[in-house]
Amino acid sequence: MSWKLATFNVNGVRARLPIVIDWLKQRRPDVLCLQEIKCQENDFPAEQFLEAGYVVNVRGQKSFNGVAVLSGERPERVVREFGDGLPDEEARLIAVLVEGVWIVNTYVPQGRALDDPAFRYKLDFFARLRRWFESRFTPGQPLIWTGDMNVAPQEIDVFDPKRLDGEVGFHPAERTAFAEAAAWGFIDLFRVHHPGQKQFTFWDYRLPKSFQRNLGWRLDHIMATEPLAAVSIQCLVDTEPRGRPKPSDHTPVCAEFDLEKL
DNA sequence: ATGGTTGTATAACAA
Repeated sequence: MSWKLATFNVNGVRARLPIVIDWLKQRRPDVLCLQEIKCQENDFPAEQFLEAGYVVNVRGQKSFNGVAVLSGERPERVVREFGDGLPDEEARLIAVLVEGVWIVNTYVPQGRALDDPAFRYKLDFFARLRRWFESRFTPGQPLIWTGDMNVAPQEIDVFDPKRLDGEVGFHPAERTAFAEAAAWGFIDLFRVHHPGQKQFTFWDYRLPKSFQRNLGWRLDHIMATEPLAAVSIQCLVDTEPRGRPKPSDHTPVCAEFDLEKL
């Protein structure tokens, strides 16, 4: 029996509730990581997910950001803060231990613009994450780092690498920052299973017909340590929800594992 | 050209 994990930036969980619930019931992942829920914990529509058979853990804030993990099994542990002594005001991190696997779900800052303090905050967020991994985990344990990383790692991961070179989301500094965090011990599961495939997870609302024209970016990632990558069966992007009415600007990424071989 | 749309809010801000 395979074990399935998915990540989905929903861009407002209340606005996206019909799509997310419908998708969950069809795909039945064991774990679904959400980003940009855009609500406080008390406003999270937990009941519908409970009815669908999922346990809900949320780190929310008013209006912006916010992450959640839905899981078929109740997590043995839940972590909602870095706990590194630095300010942790934005709801961008939640981690759970489920069925022996640590799952770290992040909504990495978008960065806004190169000359905006948010861009430096984004770079620092990756460095902080790397230190956090170093202090709490080892690359030899089964660990997943997933979510909206807001970085397209390679040229193949954006629709026009020449035009977008240096833009936020594809700037060399943030590609390096992401790569250095991942170099702690993570493998990009989609790229392992689909080398050379141009496949996006985000299509900007502001570009006319961006999804239909496939003018997208691969910003959402499932990163796994070596033991988990070794038992991964598949990793794919499900573009179906992006084509629905009133979609998120992102679409889910899914991975499948044979945990019995761990 | 520095545009465009969407969600949370209920005027702007963030993405």
